[in-house]
Amino acid sequence: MATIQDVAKLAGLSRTTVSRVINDHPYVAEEKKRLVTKAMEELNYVPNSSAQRLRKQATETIAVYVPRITNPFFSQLVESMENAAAQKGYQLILCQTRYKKKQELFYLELLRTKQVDGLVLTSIENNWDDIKPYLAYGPIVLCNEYSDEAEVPVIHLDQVEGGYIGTKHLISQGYKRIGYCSGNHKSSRVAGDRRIGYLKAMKEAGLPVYPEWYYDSAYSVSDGMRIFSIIESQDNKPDSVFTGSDEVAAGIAKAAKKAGWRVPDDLAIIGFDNQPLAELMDLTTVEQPIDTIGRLAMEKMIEEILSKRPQRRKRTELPLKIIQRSST
Amino acid sequence: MATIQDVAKLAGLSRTTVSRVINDHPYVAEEKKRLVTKAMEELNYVPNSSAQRLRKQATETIAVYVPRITNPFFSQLVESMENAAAQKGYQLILCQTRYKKKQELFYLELLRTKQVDGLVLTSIENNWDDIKPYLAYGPIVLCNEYSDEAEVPVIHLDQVEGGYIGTKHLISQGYKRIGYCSGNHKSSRVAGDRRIGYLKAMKEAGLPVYPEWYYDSAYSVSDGMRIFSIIESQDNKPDSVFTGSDEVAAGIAKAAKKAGWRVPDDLAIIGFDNQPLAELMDLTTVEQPIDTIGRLAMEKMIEEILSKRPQRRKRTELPLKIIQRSST
DNA sequence: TTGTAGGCGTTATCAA
DNA sequence: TTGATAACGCCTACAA
Repeated sequence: MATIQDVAKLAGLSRTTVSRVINDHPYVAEEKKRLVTKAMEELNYVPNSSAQRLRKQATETIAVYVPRITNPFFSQLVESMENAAAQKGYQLILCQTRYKKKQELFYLELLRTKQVDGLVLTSIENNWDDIKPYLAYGPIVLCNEYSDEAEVPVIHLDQVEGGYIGTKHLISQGYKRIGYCSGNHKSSRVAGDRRIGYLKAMKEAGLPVYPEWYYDSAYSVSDGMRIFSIIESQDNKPDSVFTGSDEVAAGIAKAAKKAGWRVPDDLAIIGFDNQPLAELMDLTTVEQPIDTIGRLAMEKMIEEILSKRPQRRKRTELPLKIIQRSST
Repeated sequence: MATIQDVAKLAGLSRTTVSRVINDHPYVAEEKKRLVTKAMEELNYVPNSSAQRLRKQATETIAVYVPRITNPFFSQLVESMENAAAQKGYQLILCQTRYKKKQELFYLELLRTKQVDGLVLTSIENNWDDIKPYLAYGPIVLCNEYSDEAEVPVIHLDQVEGGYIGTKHLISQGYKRIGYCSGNHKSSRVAGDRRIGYLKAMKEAGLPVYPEWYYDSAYSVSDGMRIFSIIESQDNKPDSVFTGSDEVAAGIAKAAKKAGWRVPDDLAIIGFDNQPLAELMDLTTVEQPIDTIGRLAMEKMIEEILSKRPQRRKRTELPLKIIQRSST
């Protein structure tokens, strides 16, 4: 492996001059620049990035936290972040927290050991108090999930509004017995706010909210199928359900059809996200501008890294909208 | 930020001894070890990984190449690889090639600049001749996609068999006019072998293969919908189609039902992968053990990194099986 | 416009 | 069992 020294020797110049050429510094004579470039090519030289990192105290690498990459919401988020990062010459380290506090803490060490310049969290497992100390080692940006205590930039969606317009939509279609599914992450603002929006819409319309119409642990298609079987067995059945995700909605729709129910006549269903799945299953859903928040979060992250100032709280909240299909 | 020097000073010992403790070397007196550990805790010390990388010439990081992470096949592959890597203390850098040669070449530089210890490729955009030179900088393992020229370990699925059993299944159900969808990557062995399996089954059964029943550029749900509209407009229509993926199959099924066709009576459809989607849409499909190949590939990668020997060709081929549902 | 030299934080070699 | 010292490869004052 050729080093900067080898290049310098071959070009008949000093390491300094070679370094200047590599880093595009001013005050290098055109002729020497050519000499260096030629030597670099001849030796098939590339700067060793471990050495650069050590010297510059920067890695040009960002860690992205997701619960699981197979969740389509998060894979889309990661795709848009990777695009934005690559464009600015940054790499992404993928960290799957698997919904576990311990796994999240494990990955936080990446920042402390200087393996990455910053962290983008799309979900939060631990209390903010346990994450906060890591701010001493580099910037953190929240994307999607949020927290009131966190004094960092947050790019997220207006989940109160999401819950509200989704529920309102059902109400406007004449449904009155509206059930609610939730992922039930105790500390999740996303889930909490969405529920606030739902309750607000229900209250405004003077509709009742029964505890038996609250279905929790709803994440996946199979959770949706399980929830349908609960609904099927209930005496006091809802006539429609607000779900937290297209997967859950799809699972309910699938199980309902299988049981001979008509959607939306016997049960209306509204999803969340507008995944390809929603179109396939003809689900009305609440669309989230996933690519946009991913890109904005990554751009913000890089801005934070470059402007070495201490971080400040800054909320960017994006709107949501209903996509109507045949499930409502 | 505390350095090893600070720890040494506080413990009243040399850097060497501290380093020995960090790296669990023998010949450190228990008492000094305690002293060092205490000093490390007091200073909240962690070794700087950039310095370790430079010194050890290793990064404990692996780059994983996928075309796009939003493709569920690849996100599942990445999930299983990340699990396997994390278990052995390795990180993953996510590289989306976006089906582009140039992007793939761009990311190959990660290996040359020593940002990663090795590469796992799940798809191949460039000719092997253009990738081969990078073997000089570290190990490469192929997972899913393969190539005959590549003298590296390959973990893949028996795609000939996949095409064969999928087609055979249709034949056994009485279909005779069997269409074929393909992603049409010229150089892809996955696509090529699968087609070989299809042709083999057709030939054995003495069934005709018409060029107009070959549908290319089939990757996504919307490609499937496009393909259905082609089928609909054809005079000589197939009675069934073998698709390269559940997404394409789902798209065809969706468009067919919308147009009032019955599946499988008017058109039978077989998918590939056994994604959650396949269950939702009731698609018969060819199941691939994605998690297994992901894990095996990552374990092989780490083995290659540790055993600094030159790489050798080694094929690991896993079987596939039919999952029957109502689309055939 | 170019070069000298020191240091980023570790670890490995050698000597004690 | 411990320590001094020299790399690893690069960048950047500072001096010329």
